[in-house]
Amino acid sequence: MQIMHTVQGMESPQERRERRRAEKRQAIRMAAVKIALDDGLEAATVEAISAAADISPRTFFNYFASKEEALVMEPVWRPDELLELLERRPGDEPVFQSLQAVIRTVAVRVRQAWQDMKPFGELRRRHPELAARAAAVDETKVIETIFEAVRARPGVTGRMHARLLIIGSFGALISAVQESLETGEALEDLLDEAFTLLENGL
Amino acid sequence: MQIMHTVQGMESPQERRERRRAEKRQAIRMAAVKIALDDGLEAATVEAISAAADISPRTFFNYFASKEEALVMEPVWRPDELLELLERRPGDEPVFQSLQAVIRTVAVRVRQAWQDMKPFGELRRRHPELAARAAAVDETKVIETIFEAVRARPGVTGRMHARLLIIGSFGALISAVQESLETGEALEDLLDEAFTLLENGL
DNA sequence: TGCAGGACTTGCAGACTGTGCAAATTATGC
DNA sequence: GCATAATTTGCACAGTCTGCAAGTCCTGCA
Repeated sequence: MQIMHTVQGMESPQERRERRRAEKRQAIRMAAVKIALDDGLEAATVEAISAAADISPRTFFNYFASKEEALVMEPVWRPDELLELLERRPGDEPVFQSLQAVIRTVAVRVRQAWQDMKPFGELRRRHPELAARAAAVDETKVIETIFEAVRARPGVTGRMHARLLIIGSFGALISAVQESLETGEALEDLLDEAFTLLENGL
Repeated sequence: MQIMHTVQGMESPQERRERRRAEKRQAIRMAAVKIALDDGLEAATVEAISAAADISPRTFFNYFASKEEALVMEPVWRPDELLELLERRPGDEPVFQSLQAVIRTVAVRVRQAWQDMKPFGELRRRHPELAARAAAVDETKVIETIFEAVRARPGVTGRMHARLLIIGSFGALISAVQESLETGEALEDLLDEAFTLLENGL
């Protein structure tokens, strides 16, 4: 598997097992994506992936609930994490700033995962249906999760305002990521630019 | 199948067959959703659906590419339709107005399909994973499709501006639909409200 | 060293989705 | 009615995914 781990101090048996599991998961992913990119999505059957990852087909499903899950990147954020990030902001901070701060945190993670994303990005480009199939995070789910927290912040004038703020914030992220991919400009700068546009009106 | 058709004049054999096909498709959908709502998603196998719709399992797949497709509503718009709607607007009209007009057209369709949506909405509520699985329209796909057309319109200051406008417009639609569902207010009024918020800044 | 217990892996059987192909059935135009 | 085209269907088969039970590996501890 060849994974370098920078052990820094103790590690409980529990942590150890979790780390091993995560590593193996990633190794299986890599095998899956490699096959799909080299020989086509058709060739990436569970049987082939398992063989490449040196596990039995049955074991594959101990690591992934579906084949597609192995062919897309691990999401860099989950709805409940966003809620947590948001709640950590000072309570009297205006919504707009809070959201901008939260999204910026996510953006940093995206940037850090940038390199790992490359093969997955290419695969996604060749097979857009994968994205839909394995849609990591449901937009509606996000809104639902952080809606109340957003609504409670200073500066929110109504329920629709809250929803638009959420969608707009993610729109800013998506736009900035896309633009950064195409032009190479710094992600964080583009993100600020996007938020400025949102704040001042489209 | 019991479908009332208001024949108004001639109908080419081609049209006739298409209509029949659409009707049958809808009938199969209804059977599928009824089973899923009555007996649970588990019970809605292709075999059961086919039996209820009085067709063979093989025929089911002549109408739907996947089982999930039968369990979600027919999308009320497609990306290329949006492009068409957009291109039909006067060329010197400011982006914002153009987009607002396009989205309003879509909103009208949504409102018209409102009644049919009810069972599907309930099913989606009970099984959110369906939405992700059968994600009718990929967000990225929409942006990609109408991006250039938006960018070419008067009032667009840059590529990110264009993307934000697109995402924001759909955000307005989503927010308005959601709000209308919850409060019962008129969809079109809410939509205008949302666009005003976008235009003046969040 | 060796063993008891837990965690992980695997094989197997089986339900289900989805597809190609060719035969059977049905509809349509003349 | 009949020739033809469209639709439906059966059949075989590849592939995904699950439950279950047996096998294997690892760990700590006597």
